[in-house]
Amino acid sequence: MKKRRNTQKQELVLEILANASHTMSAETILEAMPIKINKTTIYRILERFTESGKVHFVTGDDGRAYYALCKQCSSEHDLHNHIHFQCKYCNQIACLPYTINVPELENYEVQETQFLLIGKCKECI
Amino acid sequence: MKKRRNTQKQELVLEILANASHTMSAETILEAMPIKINKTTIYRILERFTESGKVHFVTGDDGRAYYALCKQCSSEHDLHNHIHFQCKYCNQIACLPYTINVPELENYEVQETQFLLIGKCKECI
DNA sequence: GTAACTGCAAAATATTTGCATCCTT
DNA sequence: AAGGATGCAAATATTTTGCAGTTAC
Repeated sequence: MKKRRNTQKQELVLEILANASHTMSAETILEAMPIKINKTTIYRILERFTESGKVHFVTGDDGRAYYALCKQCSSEHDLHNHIHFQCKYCNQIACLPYTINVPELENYEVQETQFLLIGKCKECI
Repeated sequence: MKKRRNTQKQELVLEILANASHTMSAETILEAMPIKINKTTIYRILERFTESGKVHFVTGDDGRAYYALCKQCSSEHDLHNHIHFQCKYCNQIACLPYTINVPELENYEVQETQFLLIGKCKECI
């Protein structure tokens, strides 16, 4: 495993995700950045964090990746098996405190999960 | 609602999906087509079928849309709340005969679901 | 000093849109 | 004949890659 270094930009990404009430796309994180940063860098930071398990992401039905800090995930590298909710109207995706029990499957070895509910959130109802 | 017309190309898309053992991307459907067809047309056919509920799709963690005929879905326009499994190695996505009970949520109105397990399938283990 | 991190430009990929033409009803 | 379906080209949008320059350790 590669030896990671601490940088301000990485810390800022973590901080932004920590304060977020919803999952964030790379674009949104960029906009929330207090300092100048390249979008490619954000993608690479997120890639590293996802790999190490600090962060997880869901793919919205729009095909975009939405990232969240794994606060509610019990441990790093776990299944991230909680539900996400995507509102079709405000397009926000939230992590919900509901965990799905993954069924035992003979023919499949589950490594990650993405549970997404799609509909209308309370702000948009 | 628009009055739909019957065309050979639409029928072929349905037929291909009906015979598929896994979900298919627009690209894969194109490759399976016995006749010449434009990719845009495939996207538009899939869009119409998704809208009418004949077909559903899951978004893989690669951000691509994978389509399937709603054979196992109880009715058109239902939640499509069964599990899908994406193999990271052969990149196939299958519909599994397991349904997830969607929890009652006060603040959200669920219209669709996308349940995706990611890992390794039996062929790749 | 070395390898990790970042920035910039360009490439790759998937999907959408506009518009003209074709074809089902 | 009317309007839905299709094809082609171009536009959008997101994410990835290559490479050079910078910085943490």
